[in-house]
Amino acid sequence: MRQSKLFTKTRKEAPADETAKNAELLIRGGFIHKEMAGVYSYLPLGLNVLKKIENIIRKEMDAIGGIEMRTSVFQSKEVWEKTNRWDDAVVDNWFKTQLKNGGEVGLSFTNEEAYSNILKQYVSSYKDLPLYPYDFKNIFRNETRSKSGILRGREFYWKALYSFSKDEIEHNEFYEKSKVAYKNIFEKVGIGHLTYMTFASGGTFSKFSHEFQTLTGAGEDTIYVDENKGIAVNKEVYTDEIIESLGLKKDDLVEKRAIEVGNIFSLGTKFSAPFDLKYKNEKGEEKLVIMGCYGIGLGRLMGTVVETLSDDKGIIWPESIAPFTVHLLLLGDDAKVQEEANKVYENLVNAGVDVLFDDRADVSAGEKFSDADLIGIPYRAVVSARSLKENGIELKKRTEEKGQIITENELLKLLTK
RNA sequence: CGGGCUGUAGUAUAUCGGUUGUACAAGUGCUUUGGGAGCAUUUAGGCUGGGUUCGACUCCCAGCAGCCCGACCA
Repeated sequence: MRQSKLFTKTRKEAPADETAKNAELLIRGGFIHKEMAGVYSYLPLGLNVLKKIENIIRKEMDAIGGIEMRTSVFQSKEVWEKTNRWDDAVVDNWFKTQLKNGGEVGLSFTNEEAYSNILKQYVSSYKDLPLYPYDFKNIFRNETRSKSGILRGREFYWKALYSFSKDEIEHNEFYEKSKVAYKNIFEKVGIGHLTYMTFASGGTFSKFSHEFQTLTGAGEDTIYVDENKGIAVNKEVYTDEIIESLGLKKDDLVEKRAIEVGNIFSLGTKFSAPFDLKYKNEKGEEKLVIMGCYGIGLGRLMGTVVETLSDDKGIIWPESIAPFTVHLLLLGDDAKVQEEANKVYENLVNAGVDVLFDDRADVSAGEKFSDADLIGIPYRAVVSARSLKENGIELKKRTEEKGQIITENELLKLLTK
């Protein structure tokens, strides 16, 4: 894409009403626009990142048997009354609104009820199970205090998968697979080295749930990390008894701040029971379906990457989720240089490379460099009178101080690998 | 929900109970072009409502909005 056609602009100064690093950098770079507290719109650059994260997650979910669908944002009162979660006294962060005919609807704040209700219609035999439907959607929570930029919003984009299994054994098998898939996801988006599978409170039907916690001072949780084993324990279940039962030693555990970027949870029959979600086994006996849920907040994940992988100049996107793979900079208004830069751009586009071309006229070299650092695309390729004189393109990684001259062919080869 | 702080151009800020100053952005012209250029010129501002006062952007009250701390948070 040509930067001259991109309506977003970078800002030199951080907005006065944001102190969170993720929001400051994402707003300065033109990735997001703040609508109100805890509510952000995703601008073209931000949407690119979100889509790449989405595709990474989609691939992993599909690989373990996930089936993508899309549940409605509107939630019916009758459905939620089955689990006694419609009442504001039980769930106080509902967004609800009135229908013209006097009825009431809620905006989805989680998906267990919706899925259980839908599958009630389709699951009746052991032959129908297991099932792993999931969706990406916007979730609405009327937070009393949204905070930390896109880390805790009133509206957020998430992936939620629900597992519907015949029995505990089948459930546990999938649960273990999901752990691996989650590990892969955080690895792929570039924060694997900072992310720990964390034992957390499990609720009614299981001893633990598993959170995926990424170390950052911007986090809301306190966890105790065993770095050698690569696992952690959330403060909420940090007792001598539990540490021992997990085979951990208190001396090996280090207290850290972290943000929960994902969690997986065994639900047992907590939802299948009230919905009477049953199937008939081979013997004709009726059994309740065993459920689990598996969530990831994509916006939060994006914000966490910014919090953990940026420097004082701007964001440093991992290649896997960067808004573009390469930032091509045209410096100067010499006709020959312009012609060359445009040619390189066309060739990159034709080769299928995701390229942002800074073709803006009347913008100084310094400003283009600063913008490139702020936006944080992994590779920066400069075409200028200087690079032309050396018969090449100057390529520099965002993480490097100095670049080097390479030929156009070498550039194409590198970026289409 | 409890507590604290803050609302001045598109953005970031300054001063002041008596005509709101600057920088960036934006428009125009010329120059400049490897780390957020220069000169000239133009455009643009006191959250809302009430009170005190001769006079309020400034002081007081209320509302609204934003941020932070805490509580809450499958």
